[in-house]
Amino acid sequence: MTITPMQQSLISHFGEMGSRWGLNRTLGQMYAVIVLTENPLNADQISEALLISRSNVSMGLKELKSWNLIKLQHIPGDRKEYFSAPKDIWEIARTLIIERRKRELDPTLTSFRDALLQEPANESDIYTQRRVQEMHDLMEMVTIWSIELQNMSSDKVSTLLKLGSGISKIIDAKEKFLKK
Amino acid sequence: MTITPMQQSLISHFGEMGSRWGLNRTLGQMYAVIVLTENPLNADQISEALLISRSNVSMGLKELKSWNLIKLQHIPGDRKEYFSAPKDIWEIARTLIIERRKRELDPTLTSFRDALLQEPANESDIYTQRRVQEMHDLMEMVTIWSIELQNMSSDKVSTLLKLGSGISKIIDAKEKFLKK
DNA sequence: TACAATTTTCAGAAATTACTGAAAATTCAA
DNA sequence: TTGAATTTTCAGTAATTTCTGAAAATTGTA
Repeated sequence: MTITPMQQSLISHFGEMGSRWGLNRTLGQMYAVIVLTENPLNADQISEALLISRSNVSMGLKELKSWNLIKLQHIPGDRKEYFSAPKDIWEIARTLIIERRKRELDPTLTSFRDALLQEPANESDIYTQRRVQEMHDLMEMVTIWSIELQNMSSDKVSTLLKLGSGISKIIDAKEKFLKK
Repeated sequence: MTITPMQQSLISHFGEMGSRWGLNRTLGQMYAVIVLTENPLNADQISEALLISRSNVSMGLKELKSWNLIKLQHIPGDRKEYFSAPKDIWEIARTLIIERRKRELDPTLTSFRDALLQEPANESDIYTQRRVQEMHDLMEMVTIWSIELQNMSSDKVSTLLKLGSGISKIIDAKEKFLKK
């Protein structure tokens, strides 16, 4: 388990970004090393590669499991547990979207719905509810999209993304179509 | 500057979510109070509403400014600075997307490009570069999308979002069209 | 220009989060 | 079933982040 300079710099970057992606530094680094290495790794190898304690790796793996970002596998003749990331990068992206939706959007939607069900106490609450309603509607649409994405094949997501700026034209076309 | 129970619970929720959205607890709370209140607020009012120090508010406002999430305005006859959030919720969402792209995607793309320009040191680096290339391509597409979004009117974004599950059908149509 | 009002900065304190080593729990081969 | 290998847990510690009060800087009015 040797880490090349190229890998090291990518791992560091994932570490720095980790906290921005809802994980944390170590989790980011751990995932980097797993994603960038071809063969599955065991906890000791990760611990050694990142110079962090075995127990920290254990906690990190637990977290990565809860995100569905890693796959557990066994190597014949070895009692250790080995972990790897999906080989399909789209699958990883999809998982990230799903998990982030669960953690960030879903609870917020619930909180918005709660607020909308309450009786406004004064003028100020009425304004607040108006704002909440708008945010709610937007987030609900994003949620629907994300569920849509969740059920799309990698191919389809890829096609969609490749549309790029083409999407504008499609919307224009759709708008025209609707107005007819 | 009184906070109703409804507002209080929304502020708390924004606080908890704040750290997940790349801000932090206080920043989330501050933005909640600004977004949910109709009239612009000054730093003292925010400090009082959230029971945090004046200096903390000053730091928070600085951060929110750097995110382009708030607008500064002056009230005639008052020397204090007043802040408000855009009234158009889509504008807020768009700003968030732009800023997060700048902070999360752009540096990562740079780091990926760096890695791809390097000479692989061994077999392992070759695999790493293959993975990096895939992640790079995906992220680049997401970036293009996000720039696209950035230049779309609120109306258009709204239409796009409302497409919801309709998007699948459009892709199918496009696929068929391309295969002819 | 002087000065009061207001905002910003920043060093240290407080709070939170992450990490470790040791011990407990689990797993699995014999 | 036993016990060695492995993984997990967790209390205490370390590191990081956030927050505060006091002081400095800035702003705008007279």
